Amino acid sequence: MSPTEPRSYCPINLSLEIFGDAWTLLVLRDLMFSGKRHFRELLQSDERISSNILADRLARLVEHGLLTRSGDPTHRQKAIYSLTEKAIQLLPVVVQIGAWGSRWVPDARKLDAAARRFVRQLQEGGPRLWARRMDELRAVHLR
Amino acid sequence: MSPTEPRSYCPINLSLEIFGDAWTLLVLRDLMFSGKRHFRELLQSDERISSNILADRLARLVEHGLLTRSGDPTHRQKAIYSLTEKAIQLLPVVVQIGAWGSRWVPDARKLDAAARRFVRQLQEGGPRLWARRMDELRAVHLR
DNA sequence: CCCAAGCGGTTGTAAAATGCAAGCAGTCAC
DNA sequence: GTGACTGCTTGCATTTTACAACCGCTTGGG
Repeated sequence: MSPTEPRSYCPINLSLEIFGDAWTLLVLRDLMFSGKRHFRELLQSDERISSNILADRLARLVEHGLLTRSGDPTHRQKAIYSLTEKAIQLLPVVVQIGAWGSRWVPDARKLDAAARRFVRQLQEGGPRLWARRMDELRAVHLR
Repeated sequence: MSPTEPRSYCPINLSLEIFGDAWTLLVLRDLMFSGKRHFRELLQSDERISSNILADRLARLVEHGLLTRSGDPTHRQKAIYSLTEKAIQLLPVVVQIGAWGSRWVPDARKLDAAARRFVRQLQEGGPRLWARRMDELRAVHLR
């Protein structure tokens, strides 16, 4: 609610105060790569986030200007969450966190084949592919 | 202690289960950029981490293979923490998290001039400079 | 018009993580 | 031997998380 004093003004710390927790980046991941836009869609992640945490994280992300919340014309009480440019700029970070995990965390080998292909493509594509995806997100989420 | 089942096998999630919290990446930041190697040095961060949390994070990082802990020849009970290759490979992620914060979090303007110069150099240097820093870290921390 | 299904959340409560301050045994230089 | 320094540990209050149930409103189908 009230803007609280940051622990320090180090840019790394300032970033982590926004998304340095277990759930926030997973929510952004789903918005970026799974085309999810609604509360109940986001609730269906593999990691089984609980609804109160999701509600809290969405509110924080809106508060920090990474998401906007708007109404769905087709359903009066349906909310649509949209990424802002500020959030879209985090895509390379999210991708590289995934790349690191895929390379260095042994459990990543247990990922199913389809997901693995997806991850590999995203990395072989490199920054140019990320930029393309960012443009796609802009087209869908901004304006 | 006992390896617990991950919430999912998504590489992003696997990464976040290692460093997806408020403190872990700050500890790595200090090891990577401030030349800190000892417990009490790491305790002196701007963010005022408390000693029990620091002890816990160091233990986890060792457990996950991002750090090794060894004795200091000059002082029998002095511990030296060293980055592993697995951790050094996280440097680009750490740098880019800082770059994002520096660009998108308004409070980053309050950073002092010296630190700001450091941040700007690190970004203008780009991947080549990061690679150089990674090599320096390898020289100091490995073998 | 009614009702089941879908919508974005809230609420209550227990368990876990965090933050804070103090303390502790071993080591070292003098 | 003593005073400063080492890497932690302990106890306790506060905060955050996790889990499950529930809620009022909206919508489409019959």
